[in-house]
Amino acid sequence: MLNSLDPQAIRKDIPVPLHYQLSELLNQQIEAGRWRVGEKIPTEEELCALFGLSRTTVRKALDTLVNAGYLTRQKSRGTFVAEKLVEGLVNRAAGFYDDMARQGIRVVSRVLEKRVTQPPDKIARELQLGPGQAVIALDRLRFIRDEPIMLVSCYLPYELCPSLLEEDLTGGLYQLLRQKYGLNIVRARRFLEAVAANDYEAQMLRVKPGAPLMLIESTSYLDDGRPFEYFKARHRGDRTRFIIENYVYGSGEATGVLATSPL
Amino acid sequence: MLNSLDPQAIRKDIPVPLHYQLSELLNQQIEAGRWRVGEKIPTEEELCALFGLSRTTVRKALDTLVNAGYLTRQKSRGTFVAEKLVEGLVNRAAGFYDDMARQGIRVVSRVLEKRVTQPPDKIARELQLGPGQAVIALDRLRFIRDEPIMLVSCYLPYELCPSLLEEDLTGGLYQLLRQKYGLNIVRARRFLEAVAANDYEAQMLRVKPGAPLMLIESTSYLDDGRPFEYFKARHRGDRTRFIIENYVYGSGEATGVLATSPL
DNA sequence: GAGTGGTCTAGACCACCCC
DNA sequence: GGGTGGTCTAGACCACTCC
Repeated sequence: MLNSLDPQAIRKDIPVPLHYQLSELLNQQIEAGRWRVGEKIPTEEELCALFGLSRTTVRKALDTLVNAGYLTRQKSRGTFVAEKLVEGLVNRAAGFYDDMARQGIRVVSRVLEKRVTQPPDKIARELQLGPGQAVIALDRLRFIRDEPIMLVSCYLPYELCPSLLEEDLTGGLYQLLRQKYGLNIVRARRFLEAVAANDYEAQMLRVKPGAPLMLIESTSYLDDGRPFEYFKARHRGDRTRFIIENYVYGSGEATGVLATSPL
Repeated sequence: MLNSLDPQAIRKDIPVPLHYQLSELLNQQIEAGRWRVGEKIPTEEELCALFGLSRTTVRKALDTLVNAGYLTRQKSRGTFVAEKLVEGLVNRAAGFYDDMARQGIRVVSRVLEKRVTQPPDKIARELQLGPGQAVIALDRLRFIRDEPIMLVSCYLPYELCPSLLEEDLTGGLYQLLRQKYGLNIVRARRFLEAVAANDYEAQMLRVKPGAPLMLIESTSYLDDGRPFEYFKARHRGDRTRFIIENYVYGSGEATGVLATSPL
């Protein structure tokens, strides 16, 4: 394990892209602390020689890690382990539950209502549903340390997960969808807005009417481009904040991530 | 202009990377509506032949546009123009002014206060300043259509832009910094929180005390990793919302962007 | 002047989609 | 079976950093 940049680790006899194997391997080594933050990793040439790969392949593996924020490149100097981003911030598009779980925080959900129904027009449009196509509607109140934190109404096309309502919905929805239905959410568009709590929201979240809430409206998409989930969540303003990292790399592309952090 | 995928457009005699020239060219054509959303663009091979480039170079150009969200690739089928992201959402890490300008909205700033001063401890830590290193402090109230929208206090290391306070600060700060000082912000970490307006904020933003505001705390970094700007902004909750796109691509990387949208 | 990442070429084989 | 993107190789030249 001490020196596990083992040439054998890259297997050319399995149908897994070499560049992917290499980036996974390097990623593990970085996470395991093989190099300190700011430390130089082997040069591209060294990696080529070590693993018997062409430079193109090695560069593709490094590209992946650079884009993901694990490494930075400095022309003529080398490739270095990047400063750690905010904990649990890389690899996003996850749900609230996963976000909190990564920070060691347990979220419990109380299901307020669940039903199969005809969607309101707005929801049907967001989910690109035709007339007659039903949705699963799910209202939940979510708690951290027995304190209500967030109120969320979500809608999913009935066809895609018809038996969802029979599942245990007190945990994370995204995990469930991935594991039981093989549905992978790969893209989400979210709107964030500061609003005042109305009477119902105030009562459920145990704040005063008019207290600031973070309203999040979100539509998520599957890997084939189909919209899959629409939700509207209200977070207590005094209990959550959101973190965004933006960075520009290469020739003008911008990337960033959104994570949730409890206060 | 009708058929301006002109081979001449890629110039091999100038010191600009070919893949970059090609991605810029294609980007322009996409923006100009040369292909409809969902339409197939020429194959990689065709682009190679048309511009006299190797496939590696063509692919690098396409990679850029795929990562930026302009194109999607479908194995064995082709490369297609992606569904438009929210207007002006690609290419982020810009300032509020640029964000609005891209949407055709003019932002005017009133400078409330500007001075060179010793930073409070928190700011000094964020900007990684040693004792004795001064900052420029700048308080602005920003307007859209003569309505106050946002109140912002920002801090910059004095050393990096000593004559900034003599400039016209009623426009966009990021533009100014880029153009006059060659300072390029490439990374930012931002915290978003819903808070209630205090009396001062309420008065300046012309809302009632207690009204919901979006509080944004941000630290920006230059391309060499140095922290460069810290700000704390309060946006009227009833006048702004924030858009985030997250997406996962390739082997698990996640990217996203944050943009501002007026209500 | 050696080291290193940035760029580029020419050519190859594969898996998968669609006809 | 042809078209197309995904992967990979081997080799090259450059600009820049650091000694």
